[in-house]
Amino acid sequence: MARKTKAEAQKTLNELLDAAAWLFQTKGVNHTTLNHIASHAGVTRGALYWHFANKDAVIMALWERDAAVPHSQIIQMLSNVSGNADEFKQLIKSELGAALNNAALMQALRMILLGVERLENDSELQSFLAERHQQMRDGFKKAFIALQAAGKVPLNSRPEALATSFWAYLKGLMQLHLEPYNQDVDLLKDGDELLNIWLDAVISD
Amino acid sequence: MARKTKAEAQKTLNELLDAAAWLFQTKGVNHTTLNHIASHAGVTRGALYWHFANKDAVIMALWERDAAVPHSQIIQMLSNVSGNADEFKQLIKSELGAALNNAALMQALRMILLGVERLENDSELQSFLAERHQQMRDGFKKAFIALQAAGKVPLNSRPEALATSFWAYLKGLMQLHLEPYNQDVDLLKDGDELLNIWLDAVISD
DNA sequence: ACTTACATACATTCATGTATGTTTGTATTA
DNA sequence: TAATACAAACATACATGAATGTATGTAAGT
Repeated sequence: MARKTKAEAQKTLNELLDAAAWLFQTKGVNHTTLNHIASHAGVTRGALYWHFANKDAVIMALWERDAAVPHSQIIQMLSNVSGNADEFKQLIKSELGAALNNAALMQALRMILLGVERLENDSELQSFLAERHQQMRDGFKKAFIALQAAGKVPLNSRPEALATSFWAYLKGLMQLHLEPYNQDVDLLKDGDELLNIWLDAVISD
Repeated sequence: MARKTKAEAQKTLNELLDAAAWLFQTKGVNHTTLNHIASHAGVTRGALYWHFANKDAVIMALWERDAAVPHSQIIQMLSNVSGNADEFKQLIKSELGAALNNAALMQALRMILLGVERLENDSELQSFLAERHQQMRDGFKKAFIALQAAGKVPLNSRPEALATSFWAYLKGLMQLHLEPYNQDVDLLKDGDELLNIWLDAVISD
């Protein structure tokens, strides 16, 4: 094939990522082959291997393109949480709403939350994902420390436990929302109500 | 190979299931091949194909052997929940503790909760798992209806939402517990504390 | 001219499914 | 009760189809 201009090359790279996101979403990550991705993007595996080393690299590139910025923003906002309970609740709900309406971000989250079944125990992707998970839990921990300091959490649980609890809750909700079965769990419709169950119960006004 | 007696055949069937459970746990479901399972059980794929039609059949057989009874028992107990809040909380905590100490059951749950990444949209396993999920959420729904009728749930949420909420919470906790990263989430140590966060916050005494 | 941005081709490995062979338990029958 | 037929419980072999990685070709951009 003839060489393309830099802008065109960047375009096929994005089309490869788009195709990967689409296929990961519809067929699942480990049922999607590099050939699927390439041909769905209108190129061959040669193009894919030019831009990425392997499937893990595609996954990480997808995260960087679609999820890294929102992720950092959430971490940032969590570390700035004051003792204002309503402010925190609103933050969580608006961030979830924003995520649900960001198709690219949702695809990246889907990958992380239920896409990658199990990784070789020493893979780079493994530690890549673990790091992002840890950042999230640390962000929530900071937020709950602030809320507890302001006396907004009646339960006398450790902030680590609260962070684990809420993170588990969020992940569980996202999974139920994303899973192929139970079409009756829809965070777009019931997200606020479901978040309120945890937030209103644990955090006092 | 020479034919074995019926008891011996049953033994190799169980050894195949044991091997499958072990490998699913350590290597993940879709990274374990039928050859892995067979050779880890000391037989060949011929034996496996004699006892099971394919990998999905192995998974379902594992569920039937190790998880079906506990699962039904939990469903049964949930449908008998009275309006006694403490009784319900104790039930949940003791059932989780029992599950955590039942290695075979945990392996089966691991399969269901985070083992099977994505299934062909029309597979028998797909609907098999969906059915069990639904049964669980229905069980919780019944329990929350009883608790709400007894005035033990201050929040005015629909019982369906409460069931979804708690089921999401449980699934999230199990996942954090089972996932390879975050070794700092240990339900054996902190399970009661984490369950209490949701239970004590949502359900009044 | 040299490298980029791919396509094409090739080699290899792996996983599945199926077909077939083999031996022996087990029920049947005389 | 012993001979026999049948089928159970596998092992072995084969055919096939991915999927991956790599090596090489090639035309155009710079």
